[in-house]
Amino acid sequence: MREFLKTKGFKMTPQRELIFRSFFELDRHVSVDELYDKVRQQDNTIGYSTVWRNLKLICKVGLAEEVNLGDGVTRYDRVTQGPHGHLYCLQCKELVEFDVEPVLEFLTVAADEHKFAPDGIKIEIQGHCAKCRKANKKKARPVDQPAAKRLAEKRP
Amino acid sequence: MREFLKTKGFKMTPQRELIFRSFFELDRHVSVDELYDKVRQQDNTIGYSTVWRNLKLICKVGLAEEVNLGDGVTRYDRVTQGPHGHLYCLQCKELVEFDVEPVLEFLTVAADEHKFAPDGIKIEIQGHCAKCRKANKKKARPVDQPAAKRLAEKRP
DNA sequence: CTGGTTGCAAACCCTTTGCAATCAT
DNA sequence: ATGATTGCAAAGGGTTTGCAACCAG
Repeated sequence: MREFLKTKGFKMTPQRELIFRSFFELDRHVSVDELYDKVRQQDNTIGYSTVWRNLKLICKVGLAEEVNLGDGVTRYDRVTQGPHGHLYCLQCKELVEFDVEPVLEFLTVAADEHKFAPDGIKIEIQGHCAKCRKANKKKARPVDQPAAKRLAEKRP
Repeated sequence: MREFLKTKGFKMTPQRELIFRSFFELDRHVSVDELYDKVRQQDNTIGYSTVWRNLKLICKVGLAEEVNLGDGVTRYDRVTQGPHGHLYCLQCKELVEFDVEPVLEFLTVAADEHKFAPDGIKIEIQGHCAKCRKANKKKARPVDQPAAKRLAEKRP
């Protein structure tokens, strides 16, 4: 790792090592805050911006990428073997990956048809995970479905 | 339109009418700022938050939805007939839609396999549109490709 | 040494909200 | 009337940056 960074002109520091280590230990997608909290548990002198900058650095060297779910928080997603989509639970915010290999060609062709040179593809399915749905069933009577209701009504 | 809103308990005002009209005239995806600018040209007394709130309202009644490209700005996308993906040009920020019907079933099955109840699907292809690539070729020598270069180098 | 890195605080910037005045119905 | 809407100004909340002190190479 140290070598890898050196080839790109970056140095290794204790803080950086801790941040990198923490990030790669977690197999979840984390926000700056989350990683900051985790890192703080081991070294409560590290600054927020140090964590932020190192997360950016990890992205810059191609080991992670930003994920934006539209909830106002940027998360950092370790780059794994291949392309993948995200299943995002609107309730517990959990993010799980799934393989999208089978749709890649279709998307590539679609981009091509619009004379678009693709750099990256993002596929997200937002919804509710099994755990949350189970929890909901226990606690409440059948939930009303505002989204579906809205869609059913007529549009101008 | 006035009737449509009335059924939902909302009133029509001159400002609202102008904002709605401007939004639906534009067939692009706009940010609050962009719509604000456009609306201002016709009525320079309208406040920023009025535009913002009405954009939210348009979403609330199901006529548009928020799009988050990760550049820190929320855009508003008119809801059209069916599901569609977005081709997003990283350079000129243009957003064009494309049909994703053919991949819907695959994604539904994928969600199902993870016991996920999908509420919405987002598919984005980021890259460079034909126009920008053309412009780039004229202005510069073959552009270096940091992304490809990065990917080619070894990872730890 | 020398340039990258860190911590802190402050700047940024877009998104939201409180509130009194105003308007639609 | 009466509740929705508007405008302004200010608060929020996450993301970035300036800078002096501090290290790694």
